[in-house]
Amino acid sequence: MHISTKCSVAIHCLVFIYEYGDKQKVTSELLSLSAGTNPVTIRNIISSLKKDGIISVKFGTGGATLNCPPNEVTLYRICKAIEPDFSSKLIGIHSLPSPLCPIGKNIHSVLDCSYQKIRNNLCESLENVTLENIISDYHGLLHEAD
Amino acid sequence: MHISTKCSVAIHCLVFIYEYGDKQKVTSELLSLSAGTNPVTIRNIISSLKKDGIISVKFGTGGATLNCPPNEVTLYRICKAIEPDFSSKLIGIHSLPSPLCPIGKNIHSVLDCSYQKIRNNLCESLENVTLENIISDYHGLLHEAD
DNA sequence: CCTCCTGTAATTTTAAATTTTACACCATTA
DNA sequence: TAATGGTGTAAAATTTAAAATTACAGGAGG
Repeated sequence: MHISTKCSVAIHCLVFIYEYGDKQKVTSELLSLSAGTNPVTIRNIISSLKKDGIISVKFGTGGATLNCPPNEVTLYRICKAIEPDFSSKLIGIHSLPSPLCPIGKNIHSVLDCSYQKIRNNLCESLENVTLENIISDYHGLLHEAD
Repeated sequence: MHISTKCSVAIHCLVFIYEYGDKQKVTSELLSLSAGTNPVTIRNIISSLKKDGIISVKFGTGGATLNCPPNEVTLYRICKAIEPDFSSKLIGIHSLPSPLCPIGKNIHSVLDCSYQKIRNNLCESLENVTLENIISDYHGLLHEAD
């Protein structure tokens, strides 16, 4: 899919690490079982999150832990870490308009005018949701199930 | 891609129809040449726009024309016409989390809490851009090129 | 009635995303 | 110090989704 899969898997992993990271060794194998994807995909995602400093991974022995408080981890930060130009990919433009047509020649610039605003608004929305919010929603759901 | 291709092609077509619809017969062949895609794709897009009432197509003889003023055609309306549940597809969730894991079992609901806000904001952004805005950007660019 | 165009369906092709496989490298520990 | 269990990547294979092609029935107008 798009940003979707990878980003939602990343969030899945982060919630998992937050909940269990200090109780047990959270490996890519374990995360892959929970998220229903394969270990290599998880390792790639984990690797991106690590580069951004959101988590740490113990080398050799394995196991991931959160590296900063959940209220500092916004969805924007996660998306950006996973896919640096996610916003362009999310709302893209057809690639081969005819340069011989006045409209074809300009459609790219024209759309960029409007799309840029939409992308910015999207990024703002993503800035306004933190991992803390998501974890709190998760806890809410757990209690509701009682 | 995602919303991208089809939606930007649809906008391309609408601008084209607005500019040339009353001067010449705008066929799917012509639009496909301008947009750099193939006529059947265009016909499918045109068909969706027609169902929504944005344009009319003369049956038999061919040729598309705008059916309502450009300021009534928002990007939201276009996206919705082309792909009714575009916003869910745009920001989706991994499909197979493990139901045996507390997090896997709940991640879908948890993400929906936050994602719904983001989707709503996106739709609002799309509501705020009209075909009129885009056409006016286009005319701006044309004059700039002088 | 011939030509040009639309509307759709079905098939094929192409491209992108995921998974699988593979392996070097690192800590711990037995 | 060698075995175990984990990470980090790359490359190849598979799967899936998107787009193009092909095909054809049907309308309007010359």
